Amino acid sequence: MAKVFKALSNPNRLELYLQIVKAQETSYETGCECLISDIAKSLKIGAPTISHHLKELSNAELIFTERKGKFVVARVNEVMVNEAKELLMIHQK
Amino acid sequence: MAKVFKALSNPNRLELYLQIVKAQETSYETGCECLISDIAKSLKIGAPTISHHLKELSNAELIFTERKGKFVVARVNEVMVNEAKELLMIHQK
DNA sequence: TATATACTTCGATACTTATCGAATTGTAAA
DNA sequence: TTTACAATTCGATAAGTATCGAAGTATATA
Repeated sequence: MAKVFKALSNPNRLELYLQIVKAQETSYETGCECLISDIAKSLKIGAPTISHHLKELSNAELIFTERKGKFVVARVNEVMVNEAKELLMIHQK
Repeated sequence: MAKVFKALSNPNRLELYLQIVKAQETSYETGCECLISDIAKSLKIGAPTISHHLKELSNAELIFTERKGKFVVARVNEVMVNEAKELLMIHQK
């Protein structure tokens, strides 16, 4: 589980993850997909680094990626996110 | 917020954090404090490393530490933990 | 005051990682 | 088939980090 937190521990990678979440949420309404290339434009890092970060998120099983023609689409692995959330639960009293 | 996740991204440090949480929870019942030296015994790393990890957790404001005589006691900063949890919320449809 | 215990600081080392530019691969469209 | 775009791989580099042993500090107690 440390691996999941590590995947979120870099500011740019966290931002990337959050944008994927956001894009996925709006896609529920708009029906369009979460394209990495769109997200990449709003981050101030190069394509190779994006690719590297995607692999890290993927590796931590926080997201799944899939090639759709020329593009790559990502979606969040909600099971894993929930596990991380559970770990942060504090069962006091 | 990436800093918080980074603090939890090392296995030993995550374990340390979880033990602090656990010790704090049981202290609600037993009334005793969360002593670092007790926790340290169950981790397979040296005292200098524990000290380093504590500082990281402290630095990320995930915990507060306080010296009680010869010992150090720690308690969780629930506000920060909740903020991290919030960030992991997925507000789907 | 001397000793023991809990913890921290320091310095070193081995390892990991974020990032880039250049080159490469995959895919669609002209 | 050539071109253009999206993405990945590679190699390099600079920076960060986990860990340790040794030495130092703080505190309680004999």
